[in-house]
Amino acid sequence: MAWLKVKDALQAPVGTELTVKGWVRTRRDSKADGGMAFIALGDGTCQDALQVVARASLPGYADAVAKLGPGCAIEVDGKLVASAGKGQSVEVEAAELRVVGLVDDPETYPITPKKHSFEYLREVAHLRVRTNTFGAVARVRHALAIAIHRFFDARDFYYVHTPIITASDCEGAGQMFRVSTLDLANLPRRPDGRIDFEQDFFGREAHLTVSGQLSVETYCQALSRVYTFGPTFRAENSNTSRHLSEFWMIEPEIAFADLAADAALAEEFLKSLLDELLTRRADDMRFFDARIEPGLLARLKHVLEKPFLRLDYTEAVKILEGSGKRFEYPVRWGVDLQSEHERWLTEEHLKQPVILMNYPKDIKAFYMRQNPDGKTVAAMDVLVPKIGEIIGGSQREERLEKLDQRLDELGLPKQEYWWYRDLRRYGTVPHAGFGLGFERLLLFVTGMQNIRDVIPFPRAPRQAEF
RNA sequence: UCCCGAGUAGCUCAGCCGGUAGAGCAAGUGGCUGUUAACCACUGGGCCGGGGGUUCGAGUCCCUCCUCGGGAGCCA
Repeated sequence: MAWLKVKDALQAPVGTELTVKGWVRTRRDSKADGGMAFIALGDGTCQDALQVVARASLPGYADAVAKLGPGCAIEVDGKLVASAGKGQSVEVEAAELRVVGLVDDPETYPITPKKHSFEYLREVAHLRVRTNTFGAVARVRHALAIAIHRFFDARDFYYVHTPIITASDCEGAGQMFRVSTLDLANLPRRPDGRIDFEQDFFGREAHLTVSGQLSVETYCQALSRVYTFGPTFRAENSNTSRHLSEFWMIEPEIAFADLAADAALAEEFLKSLLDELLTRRADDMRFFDARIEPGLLARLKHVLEKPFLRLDYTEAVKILEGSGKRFEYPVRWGVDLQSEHERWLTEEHLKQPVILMNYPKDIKAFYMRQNPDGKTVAAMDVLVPKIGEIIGGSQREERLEKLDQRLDELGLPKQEYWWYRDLRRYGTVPHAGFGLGFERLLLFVTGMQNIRDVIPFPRAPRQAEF
């Protein structure tokens, strides 16, 4: 008898003899026809459960089936039949049911058929994937990750594994986690009293990466189109529904490209992912639309169909200043836009995704390419309704003298950037790229509210239990 | 880190002007039923976040710490 996954069993023709294996979601009993149990069985392969009908005449019914409750693992041999009840078209008429793993103490099993708050489920992160919502998140997360690789592969991008541990302290994107094997209780000191990192594992200070961008630029300058997709670490003490200490980031980098090409890539990228997701995980996306964010599918289709607007930062500031809207933080040229500004632009004013471009150089990173006006750099942010900024990118400064000028202005040590600067000395080309936080993308496509609920085991300040 | 808010049964919460705890759901048992979020009955289940204080007496008032949530900043 063939073992079918639940997703395949639900599609199989009536009459198919099959075996199914999975976990009980619920069990309901009926005394009709001598007694039977209806078991909703799930194996994680799709959103829907498969109904198993176990009749009282089954061998061992009283001491096996009658004890089944949420979470129990079973195997069932039987036949797929048209359902005699409402609510499902097919069901499995069990010929044999084997209990694989019981729930020892149903009273304390944390996952019950009632609704649980996401806050509570975070405390049982090892079990929460058994719920509808977290099963759907897991499948969508996977589908999106695969879609990302598929998108880049189809366009001749190479997937580059940039290092997790970095000994350069020059990535400059926030607080870093230290990597060290030194004995904290007995730190080696130099004569001046400072810690002697020469005795540390790498012979110098080392940290977890905050971005793969600088590394991936090196590969871009030989392979033309590359991307990273890996874990990223920030030791910021930020406690919000949009931040994690450990998250996954996608960073493509393209050679012989300017900011316009970068923006075009970002738009094509987002739309391609949405399109694939809505097709391949239609079941889970319907679930999110029905149970998590009503209107989600309409929102995503809108993003999919509308061309993204392009707007200069300078223009955006003029619109904001003339909006008559009272913002908590006033807007003027030269300041970074707050999330309230971004949200107003994309949600209320334009009501569609927009790519803001050419920001003041003083509020952007040193590596961004300086524009001829001397005031702005070729940076871009993609803003979408509900989320605000989802992608940030730029054309990189490929001219050594311009890069050095910025390093000097910002007081950054040129020698620390020696290999990054080398790229500008040996066959430099215009290039650009962007960064996308994977979990932010998941918030955007699922309608989930808290970023800790779209990663299996969230890491945040004081949170690393699982 | 800052500003709010919250910690009471497995979960979600109520608990007034201080007088040593209650509901719904879940769970267990029984009943009813081709059942499918809330059918009926019964049963078990509580260091009221930790510590300190005021009081004859604290879930309730005060102080403090911890944890969680929302918002802000930082950002992805």
